[in-house]
Amino acid sequence: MSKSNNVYKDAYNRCLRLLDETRSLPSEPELGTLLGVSRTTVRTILARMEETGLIAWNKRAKTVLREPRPDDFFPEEETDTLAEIIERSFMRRLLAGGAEAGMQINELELAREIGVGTTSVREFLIRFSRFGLIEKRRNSHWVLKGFTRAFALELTEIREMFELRSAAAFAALPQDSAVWTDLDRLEDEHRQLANDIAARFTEFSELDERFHRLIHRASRNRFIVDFYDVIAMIFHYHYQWNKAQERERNEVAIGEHLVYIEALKSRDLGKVDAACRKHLKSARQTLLTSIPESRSLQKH
Amino acid sequence: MSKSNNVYKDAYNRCLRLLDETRSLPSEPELGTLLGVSRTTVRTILARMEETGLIAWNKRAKTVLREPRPDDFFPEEETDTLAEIIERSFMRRLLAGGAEAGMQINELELAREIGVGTTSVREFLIRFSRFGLIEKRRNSHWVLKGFTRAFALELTEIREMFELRSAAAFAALPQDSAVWTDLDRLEDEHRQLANDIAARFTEFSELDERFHRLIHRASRNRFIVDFYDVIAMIFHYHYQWNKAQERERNEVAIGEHLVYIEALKSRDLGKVDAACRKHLKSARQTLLTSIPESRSLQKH
DNA sequence: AAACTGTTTTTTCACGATAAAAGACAATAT
DNA sequence: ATATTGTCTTTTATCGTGAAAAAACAGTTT
Repeated sequence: MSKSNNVYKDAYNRCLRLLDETRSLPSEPELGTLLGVSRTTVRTILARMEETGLIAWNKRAKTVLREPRPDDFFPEEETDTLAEIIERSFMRRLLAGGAEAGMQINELELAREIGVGTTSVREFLIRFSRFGLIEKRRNSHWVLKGFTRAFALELTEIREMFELRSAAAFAALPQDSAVWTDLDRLEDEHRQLANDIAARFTEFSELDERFHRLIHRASRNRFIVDFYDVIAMIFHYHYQWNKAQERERNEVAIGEHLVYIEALKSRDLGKVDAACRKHLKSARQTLLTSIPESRSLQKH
Repeated sequence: MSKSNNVYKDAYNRCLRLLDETRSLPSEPELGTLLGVSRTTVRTILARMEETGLIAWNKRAKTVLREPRPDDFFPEEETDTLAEIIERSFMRRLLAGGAEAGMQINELELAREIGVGTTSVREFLIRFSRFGLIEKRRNSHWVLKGFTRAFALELTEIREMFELRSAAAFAALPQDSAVWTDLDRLEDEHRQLANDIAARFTEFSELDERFHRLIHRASRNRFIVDFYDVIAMIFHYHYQWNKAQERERNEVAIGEHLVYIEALKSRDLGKVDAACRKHLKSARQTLLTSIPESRSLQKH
């Protein structure tokens, strides 16, 4: 089967949404940068759009003929990367229970179960290993270390170390730095979300990530910035499996963020430190309570 | 060509060294654990040893017939892992100069140049990416970030954060912990090396790694422990390309280590902090001076 | 019965091959 | 002259395949 054309399909779908807004599409290179794909893919998209009567395409002229219908779109599941598919399957297994620490991970079995080649699974596991949840035995299988209480504590220990430092660096940034307007915009988004929390509380997770990434970036240290990938991954799945009191938790977190933002804007290092500590402490608490006791009793 | 049998060859060579010591070899499973390979590989080794007249093998009886000769050994270069081969080639290119930051890395070209398949190169690059020296463009090439001054500073910033914390944790370990005897042994090795520094100064690098890993392990945090892989990798190659004043540098470092060890043994947190800071500062200095100016001027 | 050896099955590792996607080059239009 | 399109080449992503190595199973020996 070789390689799926999900890049094309995803870009096609995104390009369809562009059709609503304009009467004609820009040049091929421009579309390429807009969609984040190569011109080769752009041309494949245009070819299909012409075929399905969405546009008339003649060299530079790309006139929109009609609005896209729902059935013009490729199904969502066909736009996913193989890596995403594997990650989802893997995490489902991991969190579905029955994934005890010390358990072996079998590449071949995983590959068969997901219906992909072993190479992709291997590459996924190598990439995934930096999250500290699995470990490779030389010339042999992978071992699951388990999503234990110990893991959560080790993760949050580093997170707190890194974020305190980043927050201090953030507060020390010159007034004309672009981050301050980014921060203002984020503050706005927080307030809007807070005002409509009942309906939109599920949107917090995404905002949370953007906020913390902005702060971490102030460290200007690639290891700190990259480490946020680990946190983001864990919290991403955490949000999926722990829905208890989600609304309340997010409401509290938004409040803490707003205090944190005020502290940053005050540039008072003492205040920043306190606000950061307080928020991270409750974030850690949320994560810890979501780990089932059975998991936390396993050896590590 | 499929898969090379370097595991067998390496284990065979190590098994040859065992022959010097005994009149007969232990059971197959025992040999397996001793050499760190499966029984399948052990049997392949035994079969060959019988063939070349090194041993007489009949079921449980594995009698040594003669001492191994130099030509019984497989050549060193045939015992390397593919991953090691690729890493060496890659690092040679990286450090040979002409490896400017921003440069593209071509999987196919690398694979052809080294004479291996693309899969192995891809997997190597994925594993290597956690060192922060390269970055992947989605659906496209890898980009070299360059061994710049910025890299060294970011690396040492984290190292110092982690090691200070680990050292404090180390000093707080109970008296009956096994680490104290490990530390005593390391102290001994340091003193012996110091006494014969003129002849053995090149052995410091390996001792250095063992010492720092012992300390980092006291953090009981997998992210801290794993991060030492990054440091070890950088220092490993650093020692290879920067031979200037190697003896003097190592002599100084041994002295600093001994002070550091004394501080740990005193369990005085103030002393530990000071000794750790001092040593890390000079380690950073050594690393920084080894980075050519041209490299440090590149954008990051 | 416990540990060992002999044999068979399964898994990992690495390759070449192929479609998707990116990128380069040449021709053309503004 | 510069940006855009048309065409061709190269690289990346993924699979199936086969040998090396591990692991499981079944007899043997002490």
